[in-house]
Amino acid sequence: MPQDNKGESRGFASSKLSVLRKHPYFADLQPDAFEQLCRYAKHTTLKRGTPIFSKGDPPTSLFAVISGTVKISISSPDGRNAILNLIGPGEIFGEIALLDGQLRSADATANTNCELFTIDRREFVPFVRGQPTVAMKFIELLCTRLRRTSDQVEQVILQDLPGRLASALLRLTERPRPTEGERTIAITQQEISEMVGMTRESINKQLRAWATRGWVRLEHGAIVVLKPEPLQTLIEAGPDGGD
Amino acid sequence: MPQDNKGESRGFASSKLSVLRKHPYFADLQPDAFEQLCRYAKHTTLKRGTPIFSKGDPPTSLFAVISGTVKISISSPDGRNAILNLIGPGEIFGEIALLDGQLRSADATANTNCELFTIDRREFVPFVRGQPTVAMKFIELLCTRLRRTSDQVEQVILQDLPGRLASALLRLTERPRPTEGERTIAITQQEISEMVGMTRESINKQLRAWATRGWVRLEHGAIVVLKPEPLQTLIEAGPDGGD
DNA sequence: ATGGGCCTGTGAAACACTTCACAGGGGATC
DNA sequence: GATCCCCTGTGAAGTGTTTCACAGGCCCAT
Repeated sequence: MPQDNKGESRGFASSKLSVLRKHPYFADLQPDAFEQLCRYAKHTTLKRGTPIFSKGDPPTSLFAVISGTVKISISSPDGRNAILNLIGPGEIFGEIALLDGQLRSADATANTNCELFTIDRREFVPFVRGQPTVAMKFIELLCTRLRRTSDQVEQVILQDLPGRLASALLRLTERPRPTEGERTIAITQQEISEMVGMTRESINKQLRAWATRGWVRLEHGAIVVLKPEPLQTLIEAGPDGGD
Repeated sequence: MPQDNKGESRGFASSKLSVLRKHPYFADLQPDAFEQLCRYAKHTTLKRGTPIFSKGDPPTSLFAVISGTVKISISSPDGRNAILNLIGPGEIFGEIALLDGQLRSADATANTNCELFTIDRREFVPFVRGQPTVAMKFIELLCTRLRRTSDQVEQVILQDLPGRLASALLRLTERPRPTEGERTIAITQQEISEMVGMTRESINKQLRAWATRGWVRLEHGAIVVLKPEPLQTLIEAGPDGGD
């Protein structure tokens, strides 16, 4: 796991930390607990494509994303692979293996150039054990994750391609973005296909069909959701809800 | 939510509680914490098919299964439904909505006649907050759940029907059973189909194919896994691993 | 600036799974 | 112990999605 620490961990970091402070996970965390967490944090920058950890690794750190996105994925022996989650600014990842002491259950890769904070296991685990309020915060975090993941199972089982694709698009527009009202998702069709578990070609044809209706606009490496409402109703209607 | 309390909550319950005590979740819990948990528990019996809670309900209790199984499922507007989990003796369920204070995100139903312990929200939440060791225990539980659910997403995305079915069967044989070495799963083909997200007919044909090879034996309302190994290798080979 | 690699776009053929339709059987309930 | 409902079993037709094959375009890196 590459550690690109530039020795600039202290002091200047406070500006970067505001990204975290704004996020729901940390917003109502007690100030002193947050301070202590920050003191443990090491700053790291990674180039696009850099592996962060792999399935089967013993966990060493907890990560928080400052800028860029991180891809959580797994790959099957026959070359196919599935994207389980995309982690954006203000979010944390890699906490499960730390909290339960098991091995990493998926791969993490820098999906774009990105800045991370890392917190070492030897400092993180005692910190959680010692601060009940922080432990409760992580329980909340895990519950949120569990609900999201269960939703994913639900959708993959119950919905057909249009439904799954619509769900994925709406889920991706929900994450906090720089400019308000913008519904541009920076993602390739290949990546979306690996998130919903269908082929790139099928995804492309469905997106194109929606583009002609003006529901979405397709750009190079990005998708702009113009009309979320019809997509939402399509999900609620379930399979056979009229293409 | 039916409360079938027979007023036999105290005293006699200790025999029933041993079912819980044996389970990994509680085995290494501190004796006094376990004692206190037991004092909160109310005994309940439910008939097969009885709804326990529904999606959207405000949570009132945590549940632990003494005997029988409970089905966690969700249903789509068009009548299809998906089984997310089957909870057996010694396991607990319904903790997420309690821990994060959100509404129930799925339905729970008594899948067979069953005995439950229920713990009221007003006693449970302060209990977790007050006992850091219990909070850590729940963090572990949530991590386990999260890994299992992520596995499910992975399998639904990466595997085809035979792979998914094999995964489901092996997962079901792993749960603790009364007699050691027994690999009989008490489940209907309809239920399995709702767990893996394929039709009953397709499931039946695949099971039948495996039955002729001697990998499984089909009974009325049950499946006996005779040879887990070929099923396991089938999963590892991925789609096109030779039917 | 100019390759070269990733990303998008598209059609035809193949196929896995669904849908539909129906028949027999087991076990619970009255 | 008769009845009814659910569970199992199975074939034929239909279809959504994959697979394969290829073309063009954008962007990054050298």
